[in-house]
Amino acid sequence: MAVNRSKPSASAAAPAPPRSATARERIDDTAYELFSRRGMRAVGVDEVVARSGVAKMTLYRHYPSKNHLVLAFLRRREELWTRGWLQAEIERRGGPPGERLLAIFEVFDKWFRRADFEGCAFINVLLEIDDPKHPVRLATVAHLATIRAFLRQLAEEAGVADADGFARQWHILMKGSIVAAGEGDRGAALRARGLGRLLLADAGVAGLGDVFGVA
Amino acid sequence: MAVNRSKPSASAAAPAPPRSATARERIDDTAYELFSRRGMRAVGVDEVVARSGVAKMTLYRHYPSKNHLVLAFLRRREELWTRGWLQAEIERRGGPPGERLLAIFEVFDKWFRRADFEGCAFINVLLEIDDPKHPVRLATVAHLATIRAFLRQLAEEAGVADADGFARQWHILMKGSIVAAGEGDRGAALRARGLGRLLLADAGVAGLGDVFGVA
DNA sequence: CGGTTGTAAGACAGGTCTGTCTCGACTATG
DNA sequence: CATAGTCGAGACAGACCTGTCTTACAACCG
Repeated sequence: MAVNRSKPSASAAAPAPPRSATARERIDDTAYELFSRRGMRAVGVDEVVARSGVAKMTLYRHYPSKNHLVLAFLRRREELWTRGWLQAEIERRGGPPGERLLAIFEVFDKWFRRADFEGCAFINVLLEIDDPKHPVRLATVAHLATIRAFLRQLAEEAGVADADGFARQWHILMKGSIVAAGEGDRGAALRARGLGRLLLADAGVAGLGDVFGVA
Repeated sequence: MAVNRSKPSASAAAPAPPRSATARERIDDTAYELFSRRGMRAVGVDEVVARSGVAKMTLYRHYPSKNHLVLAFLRRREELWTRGWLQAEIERRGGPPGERLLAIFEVFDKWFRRADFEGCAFINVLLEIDDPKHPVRLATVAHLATIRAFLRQLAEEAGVADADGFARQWHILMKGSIVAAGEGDRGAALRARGLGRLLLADAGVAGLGDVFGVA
């Protein structure tokens, strides 16, 4: 019995958020941790309640259903991961748009090599849901489109002719490398960067210091 | 209530396998259909039993647990999808190894445009399981490695220097395009093919008729 | 002081999950 | 015919799921 429960991290997991924060914050923090790592199907409301030290009714007063909680998690993931981490890290490094596009894979490289690499929550949740009209599935598609809009803007700044097609190709590299990293290939980011270099050169984006090597 | 059950295809789903086949065949066929499309968490043993018209005890006599059934499904997926479809389709087309590598994305293109596109079961199941030592997760990683071994062989035939690295990059294109297709981009295969062309050219693989265009 | 609000704790309902067990029917073989 | 093996149907146990409800306690405000 108990086939795949992927055990509620019985032993040493991430610590529960401090009791000092408000109930809402503890719920959100716990949901973020659990859903980021395990997706939505494998995490029950009871586990969120237990780990956050909150009463079940408190959770259900803030979120009328688990789906609402998941939707809020996805919004928070976009805020913290997409904007607060990926985009912030890229903009901080600056440089011409081509360099910033390549910097994505340098940021990914550090991410993939973290011991607690958790993968892309949008992809994880997307693939958990079959029904194409499910609101949570639609939300993951929208959040992935937000990432692609960022790529498209960089492509436009780089003067790429077909910025949308370019962004979709770049996004394929990102998603493919994330799955490869989840599969165990810790060097997937550098492989994707090599492909990105080729795409940039083909699109006529100049100013790429070929110093780094590793095509 | 009933949050994500992604409804047991109440109305018109694929028809159950014919009663004429043996119980074992009906179980395997049904498991293949259901797990391919919905992953393993969303499909219960009861649903496999009901759809295959088999007694529960019959299933549990052939497979001692659901995990064993899933492992058998993954083996079957490799047999039918990887070998019987992808590799067979590529070998049938023949041509030089570079052309055969590109043919993968032409086969994918038809796949992605099917109304009943179901995605890659290995990726779907892989991302459903967090525990890195879970036998089912290990099996998906192994089955993905089988695909990569096929790529590596083609790369070697094409005379690529770093065949393993090349295969890993090609696999990133495949996985990325599959996720993109699942997200809704039906043209993802052609975008990946464009990237593949660049990689082939960079690796010095000759004999690519540039007739097809669409870099 | 009394009343309102927010909350923790936990019981509970109704459903689903995996896995076990029983029973009756059917079939094959001697 | 008789015996053994296989199978469909379904009850069942124990666990987990989402979502509701009750009770008790603590803080704050008039």
